[in-house]
Amino acid sequence: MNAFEVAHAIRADCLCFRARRVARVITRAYDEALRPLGLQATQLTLMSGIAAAGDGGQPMGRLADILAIDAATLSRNLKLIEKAGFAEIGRDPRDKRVRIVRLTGEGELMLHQALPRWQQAQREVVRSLGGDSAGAALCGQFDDATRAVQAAFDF
Amino acid sequence: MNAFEVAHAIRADCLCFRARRVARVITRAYDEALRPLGLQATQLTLMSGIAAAGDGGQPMGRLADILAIDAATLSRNLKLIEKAGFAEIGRDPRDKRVRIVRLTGEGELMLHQALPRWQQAQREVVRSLGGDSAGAALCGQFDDATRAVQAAFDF
DNA sequence: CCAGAATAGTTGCATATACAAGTATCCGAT
DNA sequence: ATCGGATACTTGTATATGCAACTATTCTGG
Repeated sequence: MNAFEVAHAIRADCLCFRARRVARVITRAYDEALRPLGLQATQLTLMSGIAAAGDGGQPMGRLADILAIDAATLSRNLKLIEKAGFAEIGRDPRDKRVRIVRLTGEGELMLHQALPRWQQAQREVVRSLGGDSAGAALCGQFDDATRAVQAAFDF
Repeated sequence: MNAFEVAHAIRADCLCFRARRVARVITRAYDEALRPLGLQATQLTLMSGIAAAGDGGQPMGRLADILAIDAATLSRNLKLIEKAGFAEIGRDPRDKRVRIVRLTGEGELMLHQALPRWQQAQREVVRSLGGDSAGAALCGQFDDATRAVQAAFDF
């Protein structure tokens, strides 16, 4: 088996390559829609994750679990959101190790402003996939794959 | 609609969030298997893309198209592979703008050494997804989605 | 032929990502 | 009560990613 054949064996089936590639392409679509706001798709995801916790605020660890993201990465990404004025990072008085993240008023405003842009990107991507049912199906497949791989690898 | 509701509206359906998350999780599985070689999954993807061109070498632009990756990103990622001694970046004598990338002997050796590690990760991921047919299906869905979004957004 | 447009890469800058190692805090067994 | 391990996050370091602006080269219309 020469290098050419090895390369084709890998490229033909590699899920990692494809998962990353589709993430790049999809991300570009959302980033483009959000660009006028100076917000990246990743940051909107992060802010949604924070706001989804409601008034109690979101503990960092829980956010890391939901996003399946490394705590170190999250720590840094959060700092950017904080520096932009969209979130504040406090402490849990019950457990001083835990950081509780909340959106600021400015952050909530930005979230509202981002909604129609996000909807636009989402709509266009879903349409390109063939419509709502195809979009929902892909959504579910992403979720299923995430869960399956997480379970198998103890992530 | 308050921030909490906006956040849930976005999180409930966002394909960008899910595409990135599944890419993170899957990438970890492959990175872990490749770690003993000091190679990352992204780098193996890159090297496979180079070797897949055969003896003629791969023009950078074509590699960027295949990987759906920004030319600037590719330029830098390639330099790391080159610095590691796994590839050389030459010029196309027919068009001096074009860079032609080839694996070195060392690069081909590394590709061979990586194959069983990649197979192991691929096998475990596919198994976690429910077997070969589920793996192939997900592969196809990643490809279809990549093509669809690329076509819709002129990437 | 030649000037301007198009193409291929590179560089500057910024964010996203992760592992390893470090710090602070908490919890549990003795 | 305390000491040792577990937990939650941060910091150091390195790669991955992309946009904007730049350089070098090629192509194209006149």
